[in-house]
Amino acid sequence: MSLADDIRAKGRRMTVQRRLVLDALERARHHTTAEEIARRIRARYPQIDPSTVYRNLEVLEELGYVTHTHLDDRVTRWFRADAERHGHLVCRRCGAEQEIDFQVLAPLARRLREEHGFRADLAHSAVVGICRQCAAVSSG
Amino acid sequence: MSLADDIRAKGRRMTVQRRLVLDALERARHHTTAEEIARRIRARYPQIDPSTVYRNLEVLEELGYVTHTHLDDRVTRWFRADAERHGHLVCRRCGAEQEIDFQVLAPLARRLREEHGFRADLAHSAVVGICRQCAAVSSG
DNA sequence: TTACCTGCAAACTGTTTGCCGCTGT
DNA sequence: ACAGCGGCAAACAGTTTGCAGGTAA
Repeated sequence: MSLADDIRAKGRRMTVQRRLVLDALERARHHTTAEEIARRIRARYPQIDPSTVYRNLEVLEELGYVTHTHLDDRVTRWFRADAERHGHLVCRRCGAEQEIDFQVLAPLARRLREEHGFRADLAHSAVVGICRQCAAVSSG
Repeated sequence: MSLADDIRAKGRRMTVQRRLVLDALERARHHTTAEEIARRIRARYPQIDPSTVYRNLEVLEELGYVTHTHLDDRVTRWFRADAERHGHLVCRRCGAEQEIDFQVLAPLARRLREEHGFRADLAHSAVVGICRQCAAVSSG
């Protein structure tokens, strides 16, 4: 069963716009913003409205294909739900993003679950801090 | 040396508005938003403009008295820099916020520092997931 | 045929900025 | 006296919504 069939089975349609949004998420290596997706799509297909991108991200999330999170700014970041789970380190100084193996986060997830009954989704939120380079600069 | 003196020593002034913002942060138990602070101040002193609150939060952060973070939405959260360090669990389903002891997060912070040279600020970002209650509901 | 979906324009929220007169030091 | 500061109004970025016509199934 293709993704398109899957979408149809859920009472939705596979439109050109929806496909383009999915493809854009596919191509984006890391978390992207709706505006970035819209920008890339519109570079080639300028007829497509940004609001369509927002609406598609919303239904794709509802259907379980994508999810979103917030890094250290006010912008919503989107990515495929089936992406390999990994954590994010974001430097609050230089803004650099770095991926880390999910295994590093697993012990915390386990503890939160055992001690607080909380199903943490550590792959979704970024860990904010100061990266090695910036730390080196500020400490001399 | 009082906080006012400290501020003056840094070439800034202690104005009524600045004091009100500091007091509002003092009274707020948890992280608050600039709008919430403005709302509370304006309930009693309606002359004070929201933009003044934003500007004050900015300089107070620059001076090191307050910091901000982002939970699971697009809104900036502010709190006193000297507040006791603690983590936040935010439920993406019901929105409930829960504080956790910083000790729970410490091992991860240590590992990120040792393995990635990254100075994580785990007290700043919230951990997103599903809380015990919501998990109970969805699993039957 | 009929929901679902789209483009367009306009609204909306949280935040920032320019201007200019005021005020703490 | 003179930088820092505040109030006001307007701009701004990111996002959402209402509408009316278009399109997948």
